[in-house]
Amino acid sequence: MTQPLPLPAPPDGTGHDYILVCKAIAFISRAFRDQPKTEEIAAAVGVSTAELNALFRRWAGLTPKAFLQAVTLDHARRLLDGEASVLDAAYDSGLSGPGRLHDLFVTHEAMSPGEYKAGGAGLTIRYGFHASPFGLALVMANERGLCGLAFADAAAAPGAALDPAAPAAAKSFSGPIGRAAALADMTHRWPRARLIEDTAATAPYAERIFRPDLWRADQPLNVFMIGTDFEVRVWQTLLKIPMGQATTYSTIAGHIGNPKASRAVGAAVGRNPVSFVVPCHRVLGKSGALTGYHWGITRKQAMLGWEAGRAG
DNA sequence: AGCAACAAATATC
DNA sequence: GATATTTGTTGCT
Repeated sequence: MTQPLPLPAPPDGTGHDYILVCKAIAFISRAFRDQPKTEEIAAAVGVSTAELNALFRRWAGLTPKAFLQAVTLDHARRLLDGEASVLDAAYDSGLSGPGRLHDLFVTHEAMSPGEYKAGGAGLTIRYGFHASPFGLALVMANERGLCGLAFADAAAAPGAALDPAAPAAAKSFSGPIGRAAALADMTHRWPRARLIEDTAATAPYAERIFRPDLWRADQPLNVFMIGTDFEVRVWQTLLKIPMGQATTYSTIAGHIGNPKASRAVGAAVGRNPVSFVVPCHRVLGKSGALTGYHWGITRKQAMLGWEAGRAG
């Protein structure tokens, strides 16, 4: 019952491939400074270059080379932003993050259906914009905890720079662009809530969310989830996925008792208001493909790479 | 009516 | 043969 969420590790084919891809992603995230050749990546994983290419293409939708570029690009951008403090802190703090802390770190509290229906009436939400490893983040919180996390820039969806022949990556970014749009995207979920810009109040949240070294089970981050019953159940399941690992939509569907509801799970995952903290980026298609992501497929890749690099 | 899915069938190399 | 593309079905908002 309370088993730690069955991850796609089992039968021969898929599980094996999955591990290989994980290894490759971890290797690239770790060694991107050296700009390893595809050959070297393949050697590190233990397969031929042809296999690696096919595998990667099948699982991640792009070639190992393209993934390497994405990781490198992302790193460069963070340094350029002059917001290197978060990144440096993460790298320099030894990345001690024993990978499993994430799920312990986050506790949650759901809204009652009645409160949900009220559209957030009587709720006071404070919000602020903060730099993060994955672009400008919009952080929202109320007295009971963190209640929203979104991204406000399109910078992490550089489909063009990444792979000119893959307009899919750029097109897939359907999310809002810009602060006002991001704020609107989040607030229309709770139309009656009172909003106050209060960067000072949200800064501590931003600080803790993106620094694994601050994740502690004894000082949990409280998350206030606002959604329908079904959505909340899906999000709770997501919180059980350990950092650096991934699951599938259909696995979650089975886990909450409706094996055939995978499509609905996908929709619910996408509606998750606290992206990254509720690890929606750790959900892949059953074939292992990186499917959609509200804030851009590239950002999803960056998150997975970021985590893979410090989970092992 | 519309989805961040899936499986099976079919077309393509 | 192994991969693209299409088609029917699916559960929840």
